[in-house]
Amino acid sequence: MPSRPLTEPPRPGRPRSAAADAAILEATRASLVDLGWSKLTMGEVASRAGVAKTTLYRRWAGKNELVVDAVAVLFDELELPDLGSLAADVQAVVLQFAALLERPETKTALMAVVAESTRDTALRDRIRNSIVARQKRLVLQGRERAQRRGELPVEPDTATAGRTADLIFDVIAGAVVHRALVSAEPVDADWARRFTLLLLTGLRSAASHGGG
Amino acid sequence: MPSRPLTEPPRPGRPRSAAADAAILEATRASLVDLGWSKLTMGEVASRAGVAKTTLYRRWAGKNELVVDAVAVLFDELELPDLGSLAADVQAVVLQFAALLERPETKTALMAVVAESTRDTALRDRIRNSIVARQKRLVLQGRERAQRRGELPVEPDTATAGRTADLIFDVIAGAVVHRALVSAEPVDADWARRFTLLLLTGLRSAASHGGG
Amino acid sequence: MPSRPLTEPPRPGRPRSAAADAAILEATRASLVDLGWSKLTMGEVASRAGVAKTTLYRRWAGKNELVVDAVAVLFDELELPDLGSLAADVQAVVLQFAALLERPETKTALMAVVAESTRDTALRDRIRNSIVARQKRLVLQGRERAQRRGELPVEPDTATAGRTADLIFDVIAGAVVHRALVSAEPVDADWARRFTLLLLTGLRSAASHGGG
Amino acid sequence: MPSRPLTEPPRPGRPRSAAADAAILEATRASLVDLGWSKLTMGEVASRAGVAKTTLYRRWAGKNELVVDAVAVLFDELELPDLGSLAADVQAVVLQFAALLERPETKTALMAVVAESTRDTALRDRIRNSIVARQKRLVLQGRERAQRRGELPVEPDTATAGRTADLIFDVIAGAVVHRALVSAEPVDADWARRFTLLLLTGLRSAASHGGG
DNA sequence: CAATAACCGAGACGGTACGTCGGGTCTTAAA
DNA sequence: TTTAAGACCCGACGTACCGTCTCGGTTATTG
Repeated sequence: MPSRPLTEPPRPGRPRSAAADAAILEATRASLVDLGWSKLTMGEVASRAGVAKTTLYRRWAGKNELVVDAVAVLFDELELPDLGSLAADVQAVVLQFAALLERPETKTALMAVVAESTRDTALRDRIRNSIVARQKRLVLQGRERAQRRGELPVEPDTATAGRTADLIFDVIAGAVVHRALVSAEPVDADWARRFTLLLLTGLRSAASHGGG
Repeated sequence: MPSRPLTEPPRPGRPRSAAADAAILEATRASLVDLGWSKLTMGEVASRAGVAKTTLYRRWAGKNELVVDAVAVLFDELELPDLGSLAADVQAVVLQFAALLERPETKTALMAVVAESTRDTALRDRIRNSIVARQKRLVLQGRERAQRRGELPVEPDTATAGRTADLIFDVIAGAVVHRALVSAEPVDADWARRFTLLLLTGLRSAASHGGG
Repeated sequence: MPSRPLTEPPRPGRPRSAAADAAILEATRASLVDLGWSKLTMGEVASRAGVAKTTLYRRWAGKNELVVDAVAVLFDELELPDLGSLAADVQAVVLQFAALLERPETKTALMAVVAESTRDTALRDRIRNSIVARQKRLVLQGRERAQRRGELPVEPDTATAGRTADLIFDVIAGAVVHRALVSAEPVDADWARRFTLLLLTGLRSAASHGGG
Repeated sequence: MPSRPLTEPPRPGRPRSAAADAAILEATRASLVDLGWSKLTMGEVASRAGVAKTTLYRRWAGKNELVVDAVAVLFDELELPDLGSLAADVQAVVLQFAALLERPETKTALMAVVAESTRDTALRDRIRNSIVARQKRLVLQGRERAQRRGELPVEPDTATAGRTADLIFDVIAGAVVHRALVSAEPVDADWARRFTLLLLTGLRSAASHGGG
C-alpha cells in the first residue's frame, strides 16, 4: 500500500480516493486470475477498476509494485491453528500455504515478482516487508508455541535461534513452493505428512546434537 | 534446443546454420546478464548474435522457450562429487547449486520462466525436461551412491522410493532457491552444513520409523 | 477580456481578484514568447501567474480565448502618425504593424488563433472584436485624414466606401502578414515604400476610374 | 512527400509500401475535413488509412509535416488560365485560389501550419517548397505572359524584377488569404474584380514611375 | 548444371502496451 | 463565492517490442 506518515497532517488539495485504492487492488487480482501476470496490463487494470491510468501511476511505480500489494493481503489469511501438536500445526499450515499457492492470482504472480526482484532492490524490500514477513511470522509463532508445549527446547542464544528460524522458514516455504510451482505436483495431505515428519525429526535430532 | 526428429531425414533446401544456434544462445545469456529477464528483447538478442529476427523465430516460438534453452545447459555443470560421505556430497551439491543460482543469467531467468510456466503447459514440460530433470538426476545419483555405501537403506517399494526422492528433491531445490532468491541471503558453507544436517538426520530417522 | 455585464450588480461572495487577471495575461504572453503557441499549456500559464488552474477556467473557456485576449492589447500600440502625407502615414503604419508581427508572442499566436477560428464562430467573433477591429480602425482613420487633406476624394456612397475600406484593409494587413509570416522575409523600409507606392497609385487611379 | 534520392539504389529489406503513403495522405485530408486541424490525431489518421501508427512516424516526423504534404498536392490544381488579358487572368486565379481556401481541409490547415512554422525552420522550408512555390509559380507565369502580350514592360534588372514579383505575390496571396480567413468574408467575383483593378492599375502606374 | 527449396540479412508492417502530458472538472480547506 | 492545491477521468502522445511479411540474395540437395 502506498505508505504515508501515520499521523497525516491533512495535505492541501483534494485527497486521494480510498475507494480507488481498493478498486484497483481488487481489479489487479481479478486481472491476474483472468489474464495471468504477463498479459496483465496497467491499462486493463485501470479500466476494470473504473479509474484512469494516471491514478494508478500516482500510487504505484509500476506493475511490479502494484501486484505485490495486490497479492500481499492474501497472505494475511494464513493462520497457525492450534491442533495440539507441532506436527499437526505444521502440517496444517503447509496445506494452507499450498492452497494459497494454488489460487490463480498467487500462482502466476508470486514467482514473477520474485524474478523481477532479483534486479530491483526496492522491489525486493517491498516483497520482504509485504509478503515474506507475513509468512515468517508463522514460523516464529509456531516455534514459540512448541517451546511452550515443551516440544522444542528453548534456544538461549538468540543469534543461533534466529538463524535456525530462517533455515526452517526457507525449508518449509521453499519446499512447498517448489513442489507446487516447479514440480507442479499436488501438495496433498500425504505429501504434507511426509514432509512434516522429515522436517520435525530432523529438527529434533539436529537440535539434540547441537546444530548451531 | 530446437527440437527436431532425432534421426533427421535430410530436408531439402539450405540447412540451418549451426553457428547461428550457438551464437543466439550465447547472446541470450549475455543479454540476461546485462539486461535481466524483463528487459531482454528478441531484437536485442538477434542483433547481439549478428542474426536476423526471423532466424530466431524459425527456431524458437518466443522468449520463454529461448531462455529456457539458453539457461538449461548451465545446469549440466552440476555434478555430484564423491567426497566419501553423503553429508559431504549433499553439502557440496548445495553449494554448487547456490553458486549457479548466484550467476546473474540464472538468477533473473529461472523464476521468470517458472512464473510463465504456470499458465503454459508446453513451457512447463520444456522446463521439466530441460532444467528440472538435470537437477533431479543428482538426487537419484546421490541416493544410489549412499545406498551402495550403506548410508541409506535400500527401499524395496519403488513407488515409495520415487515419492521420497521427489520429496527430497523439492526440499533441497526449494530450500536453496528460496534462500537465494526470496530471502536473498547468502547460501554459504555454514548454511549448507546446517541444512544438510537437518535434512539427513530427518531422512535417516524418518526412514527408520517408516515414513512412507 | 473576460466578458461580464457592463454594469455589474455586485455579486455575493468573494469578488474575483483583478490582479489575477493581469498576472494571467502577462504570464500568457511570457509563455508564448518562451514556448510558442503549441507548447503553451494552461497549467504552465497558471503556475507562472501564481494562480490555480481553476482560476483560469473561471475566466476563460480555454487556450484560444485566453491567448486572443492576451495578444489583443498589443494591437493598441498601433497608431496612425501624422507625417503630412498619406504615403508617409501608410508606410509608417506598415512598419509598425510589421514590427508588431515580429514580436514572438504575436508571431506565434496570431495565425494559430485564426486557424482555430475557422471552425469556431465564437472565436472568430472574439478575434474580430478584439484584434481585427483594432487594426481596421487605422484604415478608417487614415482615409478620413487623407480626405481632409484632399489626398483622397470623399466617397458619397457609404456602402461603396465601406467595401473599399474593407478591400484596402485586407490588402494591407494581408500583404504584411504574408510577407512576414508566410514568405518569412523582412518587412523593411524599402519593401514598405514599394508596397505603399503600389497601393496608393492603384487606389488613386482606380478611384478616378470608378472602381465601385 | 518523404524525399529520397531520385535514382534509388534498392535498399535492403522490405521496401516501403507506396499504397500506404497514398492511403495516409488521403486519410489525412479526410480527417481535416471531418475534424479540423486541432482535433486531428495521428492515431485517427492511421486507423482511417488502415495503417499502424509506426508507419506514419516512419515517414513523417509529426502532424505538421504530414499535413503540409497532404495539403500541398491540392495546390497543384491551381492553374493560370489564358483569358486574353492580364486582368482576366489574375481575376480568375484569385477566384481559383479563394475556392481552394474555402475547401475545409485547406481552410483549417493552412494557417495552422504557418503558425507552427514560425518556430520551426525545417517546417518553414517544407511549406516554402511544397506550398508557397506552387503558388508563386503562377505569378511568374502570369508576368511572363503579360510581358509577351505587351501588357507589362520587360524589367531588365533581374534583381528588381524578382523583388517586384515577390511583392506582387505577397499582395495577391496575402489579400486573398486575409479576406477569406481573417475577415472571413466571401471572395466573390466583385471583390476579385475590384482587387484586380487596384492591383493592376497600381502596378502599371508604379512601373512607369520607376518603382524599383 | 539447372531447378528447387529452404535458408539468410534487413527492415517495413499491423498491433498492443507503455509511461507521460495536457485538458478540463471536482473536491478539499482556507479566506 | 473565490482561492490554491492537487486528485480525478479522459484522450493523445511518441516509443518500444511483438511476431509476421516481403524483399534480394545465398547455399544446399535433387533432377
